[in-house]
Amino acid sequence: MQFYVTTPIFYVNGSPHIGHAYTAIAADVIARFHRLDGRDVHFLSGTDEHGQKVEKAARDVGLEPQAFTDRVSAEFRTMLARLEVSNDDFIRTTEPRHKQGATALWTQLAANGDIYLGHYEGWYAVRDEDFYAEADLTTHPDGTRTAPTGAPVEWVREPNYLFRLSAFQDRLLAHYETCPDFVGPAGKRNEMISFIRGGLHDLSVSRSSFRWGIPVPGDSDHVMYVWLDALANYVTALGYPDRTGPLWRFWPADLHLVGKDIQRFHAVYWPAFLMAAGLPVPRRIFAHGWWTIEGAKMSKSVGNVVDPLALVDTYGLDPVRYFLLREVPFGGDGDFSARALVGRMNVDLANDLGNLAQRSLSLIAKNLSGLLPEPGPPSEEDRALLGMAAALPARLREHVGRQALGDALEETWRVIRAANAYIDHQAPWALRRTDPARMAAVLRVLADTIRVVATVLQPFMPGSMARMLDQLGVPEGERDLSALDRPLAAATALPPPQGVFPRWVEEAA
RNA sequence: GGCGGCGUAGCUCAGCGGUAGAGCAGGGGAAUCAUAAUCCCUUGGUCGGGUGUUCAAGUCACCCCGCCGCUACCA
Repeated sequence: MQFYVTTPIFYVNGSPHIGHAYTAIAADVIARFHRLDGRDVHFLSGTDEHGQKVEKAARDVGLEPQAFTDRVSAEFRTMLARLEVSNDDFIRTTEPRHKQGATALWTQLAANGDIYLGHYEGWYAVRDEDFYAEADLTTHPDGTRTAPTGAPVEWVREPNYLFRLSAFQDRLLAHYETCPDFVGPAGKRNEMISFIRGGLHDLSVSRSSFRWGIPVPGDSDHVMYVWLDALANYVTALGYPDRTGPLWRFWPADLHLVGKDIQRFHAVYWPAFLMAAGLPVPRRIFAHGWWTIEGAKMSKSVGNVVDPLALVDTYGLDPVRYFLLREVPFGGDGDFSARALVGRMNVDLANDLGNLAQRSLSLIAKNLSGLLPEPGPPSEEDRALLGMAAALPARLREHVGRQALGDALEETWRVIRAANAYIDHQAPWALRRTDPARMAAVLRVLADTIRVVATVLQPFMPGSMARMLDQLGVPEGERDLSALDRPLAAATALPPPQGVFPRWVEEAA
């Protein structure tokens, strides 16, 4: 069964920051989890490279737009690689395949009568690539006006192609009604519904004031409005308009993961475009929140933008991946602080999980010559712990299915804490003298429990969990969820245990 | 202005009609296999304020206060 998940395509007017990393890592965890669960996954990321802002940004640094976007797009690909994001494809909106697909989409909408020539005028902010109502503007003493975002605006009147968005109001509402899970989290869904109920105006989908975009078919004075261009990536990457290609089976997408700032484009405009084109709409659009940095809003002018690669260099990739998904319920806003990250690293990763594996494995190494013991006759406590572990894959499937990634981790840590309680109560180090057979049985229960935990955590921390599974002697091909039904072979020789998550100790000042 | 959300232990939050919960932080104890990690016990809240419904209200209704989101806009 197939599963198609996307990140937004990243806008190339600036370098990647922690917010981009967050979306990408979350999508990666979801993609990896579904692969682990045996599904046929397609995971798409990419860059959004057209528009006036990019044109300007390129000019500012003395580059042609294409050369400029080549450079910034590469930065994003580097980021994904360094974060071990497992996207299957990376689409750039400047690629021929995308331009052809987007052009075909336009042609289809126009042929259906959903695009018409009109004109648009209003206060336009180049920086935001958006129009604003007079009342939203702030007028300054010198007579200039700025948008609520702070961007300067200018009065623009230009002939424009418009998309007949107003005609889709009822169909959109009906869709929201029929598919309660279309938008998440639930609060965002309500916002979208009330926005649609408030009345939809036809949407300007072309610009003639700049050139850096995909030409409108049949009218090269215009380029496509950046959102029609950008949103199309989700289908052009699957080969649209060719619906017989090998990738088309992935449409409709199962999940578009987006930041809350671009929710509306995905939850209103995009489905309307698709309905107009006669294509099925995505199954779910989920908006995650934003990060503040040490309590402050992240901004270039404040200079507190966090570079994800610098973080990874300092703390290591998996602690960063873990922290971002564990610290805050997915969908809400969160605060990033070095202190909180170190707390998670030391308490959750080093103390709870890392030390559990280390103490269990070194008991096997020292007392059983490093050979994985046979399962013994299970006691009531054995059954309780193994039962918790066995239930984990199904629980995580449920959480990940709702994008509740923090809950998935919390659920897993319940088992880890139970395993730490178990090892203390069983005290295998004492059984070594009094009842070696029972000691072996206890260590086997621990090995099996850690195996489940490490298996289900692979999507979150692929590198660390691979090492943990190596130490448990789990063969490479036996690491997906279905493999958990097959017991590990007894007497497997385990490599000498090595700490997977070192404690972070602050350097003395 | 309209719609919606939130306000529960020092911190982050769960609970959404039936004797106040988790994690972290704090205190005490146990253990010593382990990355001085772990385990057990424990301090701590008049559940923003008020009124009402109910045998019973963080839990429902209404009002107020304070935050936040979406959205609209006036002489």
